[in-house]
Amino acid sequence: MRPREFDHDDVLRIAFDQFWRKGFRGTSLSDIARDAGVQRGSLYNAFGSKEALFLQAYRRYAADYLALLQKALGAGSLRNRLAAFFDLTIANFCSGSPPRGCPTTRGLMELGAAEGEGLDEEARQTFANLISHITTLVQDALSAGAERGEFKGNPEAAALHIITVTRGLAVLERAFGDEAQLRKIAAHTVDLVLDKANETVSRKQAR
Amino acid sequence: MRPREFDHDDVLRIAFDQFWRKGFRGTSLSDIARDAGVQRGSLYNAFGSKEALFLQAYRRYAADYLALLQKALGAGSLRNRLAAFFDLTIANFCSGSPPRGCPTTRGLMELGAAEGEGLDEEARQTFANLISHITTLVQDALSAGAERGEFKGNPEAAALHIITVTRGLAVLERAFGDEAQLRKIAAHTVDLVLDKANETVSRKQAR
DNA sequence: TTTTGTTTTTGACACGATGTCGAAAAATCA
DNA sequence: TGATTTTTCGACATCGTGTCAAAAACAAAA
Repeated sequence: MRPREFDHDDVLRIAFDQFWRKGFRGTSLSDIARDAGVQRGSLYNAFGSKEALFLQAYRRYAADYLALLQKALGAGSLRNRLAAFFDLTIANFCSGSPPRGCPTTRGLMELGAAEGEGLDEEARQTFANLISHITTLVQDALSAGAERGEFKGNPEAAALHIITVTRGLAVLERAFGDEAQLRKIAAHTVDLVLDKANETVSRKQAR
Repeated sequence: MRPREFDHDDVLRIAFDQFWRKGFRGTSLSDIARDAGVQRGSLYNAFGSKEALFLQAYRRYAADYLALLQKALGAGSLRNRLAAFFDLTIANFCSGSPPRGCPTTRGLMELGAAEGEGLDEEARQTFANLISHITTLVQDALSAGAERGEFKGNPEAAALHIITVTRGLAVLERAFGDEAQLRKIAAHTVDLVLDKANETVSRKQAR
């Protein structure tokens, strides 16, 4: 057995950084190999394919990100939990310079319609999986809030709505790159879901 | 002057059909050339570059789509207008087999972080432009509805919210491919915005 | 210590895509 | 009919992915 000359986790980190900034198709294995100081062939030997490397790197990210969200959604009033959730989400999209956007959303849009082109069905499930997990976290927070009387709607529908908004924010980030606008939309969403939209609007219209 | 042997508009239609189904990066000029019965070089001669061809084709789509939305948002009660708007949006995302998704959202996610890779700044503005136009249409409908007492919130904030949801629907379509779920989210959004969420929830919980 | 064996590394190859360029072909105008 | 202009065609350079076989490096057995 000849030992590997590079660190598996280092390469995953370096690879995901590139994938995040430039997307799956926009990142070449040559780029990653150069950055990691490894030969291209070694990457194929260690990971099998560009897609397999991406999935390993992405799953790492997904697990870490999910843990952060869980923490944000686990303390304080429901309103504060949702605010923290959106804060983290937007900070994630706008991190880096230039902002890197949302890897999940980008990945979903890079799915290939045909065979061989772009990411495939396994990737789709991996992305969908993270979204489902996040939805569950949000729904749990809403259910807990409902029991404490902080929320009187349908947790399932509201959670889906909130997730949809976060996905929309990921898209608007690419379109306008205006973090302040994203925060406004998020705040408005929290208001809507917690049924305080009207008071908020009145305050805004009063000034 | 020798006249062109192919129809400019035909090629645009054929090209956009491929771009829509397979994305910008997933579509090769060879594909388009084969489908259109034209040589690859002729496409470069007529359009300049793959990106220029995409932009021409996309702008056609955007103009047509915007006209449809305008029509949907221009008749009936505010609730019906918004419902028609979401119907059209979702039908657009789910059209084709397999569903083609949202070309705007996909395009935004295919923007290149670096130079030369993927779509560039001009494309970003083109996408952002369509989104802005649609936002204006929705906002106008909400303002009109507000005057007629069908809506009592802030039209600007509500329009932005609705647009964000449509972008989110485009992403969820890719993740889950469940048109019925998209319709549910859309209906819930209309309820939220028109401030009927609670009654609706009560009805749902009653059954 | 030497040998054997296994895995990694390395470089070359095949293939396909983009984009450019020059030569050939074709159609219109004079 | 002939000249000119534009299109078309095919070849080329470059870059990306993915595969393969040979070389290299280490571990363990003899």
